[in-house]
Parts: sequence; structure tokens; C-alpha cells
Amino acid sequence: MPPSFDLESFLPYRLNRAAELISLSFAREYKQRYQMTRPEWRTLAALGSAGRMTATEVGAHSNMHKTKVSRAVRELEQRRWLKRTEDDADRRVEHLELTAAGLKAYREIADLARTYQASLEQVLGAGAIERIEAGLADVERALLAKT
Amino acid sequence: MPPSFDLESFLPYRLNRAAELISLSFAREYKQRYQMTRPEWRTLAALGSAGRMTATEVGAHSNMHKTKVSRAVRELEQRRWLKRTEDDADRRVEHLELTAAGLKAYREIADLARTYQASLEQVLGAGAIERIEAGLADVERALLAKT
DNA sequence: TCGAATTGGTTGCAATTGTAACCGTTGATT
DNA sequence: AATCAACGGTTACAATTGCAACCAATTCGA
Repeated sequence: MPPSFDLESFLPYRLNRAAELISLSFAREYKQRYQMTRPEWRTLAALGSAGRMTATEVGAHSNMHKTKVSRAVRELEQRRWLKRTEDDADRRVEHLELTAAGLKAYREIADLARTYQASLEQVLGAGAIERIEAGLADVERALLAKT
Repeated sequence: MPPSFDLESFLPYRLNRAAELISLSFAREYKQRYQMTRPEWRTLAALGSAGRMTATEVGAHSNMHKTKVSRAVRELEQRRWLKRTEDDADRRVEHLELTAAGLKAYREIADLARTYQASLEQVLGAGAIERIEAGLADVERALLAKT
């Protein structure tokens, strides 16, 4: 029999558990107040934080399936929080951008996010989050290199 | 305007992205070979690694919704990888346990998992995974304390 | 320059998931 | 004991999701 295996120290498992926990925890902050789903918030955040982008870029950036992005974009557009403009060079591409209303919503929720993270950092101690994120970046790099 | 917000350093976002990435990456190792879904693997792993448990305990342990657990258990049972035995004191409770076949499957997949993590550690350097997991443990503690 | 392959994006459909309501059992309150 | 809340677990139903097939536009290659 091979050396023992402890699920508790298996990284995919641990990452998933932590991610689901924190995701739910933060979702409670905006789901009710802004009637927004997670893909929508992610899209809003991507656009609000990095500016004008295409749907494909949003997906690549936040690792969301393109149909998820497509639907989130449709939702946000209907809410008039986002507008599309077609690229004049390549007519397949559409550039996405937040409207004034979208930007306003983004700022409010970003504010929640900042507060949320600050309170977490309060508990964890200074630098703790940065250290975790540096570790995550390494993991992502390793995985993406893995083909 | 409040101080800037960068999605890229927002922990829920970063955790989710990394978790989805690694989860997919490892799922490729067993989905095909063992025709198993993620909840099934999680349940199998929980039982294989911690032994006899109830469904509620599996859920609490791996942070899965109880309907997810219920369905995974049904699947595993049909495959004869798991058996239920009722508690004689409390007839609501059922204890879950892997069969010999289930244990065998568990060991094989655990082997994949060990190899997977070893190759990751190879890239990341010694101790890197432990450090990340320690950080995650802190985060989970903080979140669970948060009511 | 024509056809095949690729790309950005959407959609139909089937599978996965969460919510809420439920069943039978147990524990607490009276 | 009788009632009622709580609990372990399942299930019906609705919402969310992913896969695959698709459309239109573009690029590649012979």
C-alpha cells in the first residue's frame, strides 16, 4: 500500500472548500442588496476594474466559461449597466464597457468588497492575504504551464 | 471616490479562480477513468480517508450541500462502492462505509491524487503547499468564526 | 482566390445544482 | 403522555450550468 493519503492536505480539495466558503460568505453581502448573481458580479468587477474589454477577455481574465459570460453580459446590458460597441475593424468582436449607472453600482459593490477584505485582514493580521495570494499565483502559474 | 479596488487582489475572486483551475485540472485525471463526478469523488475520499461517517458529517466535513451528498451517496451505493447501515439507537441516522470495492477504488484514486500533488510540489518547491494550506486554514477559521 | 479552419459570440438542450417542502424520528416542554 | 420544535435524509421543482452545435466574420494555405 502506498504512503497514506490525507484528503485534508490535498490542495484541490482544500482550495475548493475555502473558495466555496468565502464565496458564499461574500455573496451574502451583495446578492440581496443588488440582486446580482456571481457571474454578473464578476463581469461587472472585471469591467469596472480593468475598463473596456471584450467578452472573451472577460472570460479569460476571470476564468469563466464563455456562455456564462455571454449570459451575464446580456443581463447587465438589460439593466443598462453595460453597453456594447462593435469593433470597426473586426465585426465579430464587441467591446464591453460599463455605463455611468454600471460604474456607480460597481463602485458601491467594490466598496463592500474592500470593507469585506479589510475586516478579514483585521482578523488574519497584516500581510496574510498577500502571502496567500502570492501562493495562489504560483499555483496558477504552475497549472497553466502544465498545458 | 474611495481608494482603488483591484479585483486581482480580492481574495474571494482569487480563491475561486485558483480553485476552479486546479479542480478542473485534477478532475481530468479521474473523470474519464473512473466515470466519477466531483461530489462522488469527494464523498469517496471523505469516507476512504476518515472512515465510517454519516451523510451529515460528510457534508460538514467537505462543505457540500446535503442534497449533493445525498445524491452522491446514492450513486456510490448503486455502484456497490458504499454501504449504509442504520444506527440502532437513532433510526434517522445512517452510517456510511466503503465496501471492499469502494476502498479499492479509493486507494487507486488517492494514488492519482498523491502523484498529482507531488508533481505540483515538484514545481512549486518544498513546503509551498503546506504554506498555502496553512493560510487557507486561517481563512476558514476566520470565516467560520464570523457567525 | 477559393475553400477550409479558426474565432467571437449565441443558443438549444441535457445535466447539475440549490431551495423549499416534505417524511419519519427524536428530543424538549408541558 | 401530548404537543411541538428540531434533526437526518430524500425529493420535486426551478434555476444555473456546460456541452455541442451553430452563425457570421476573419484568416490561413494551397
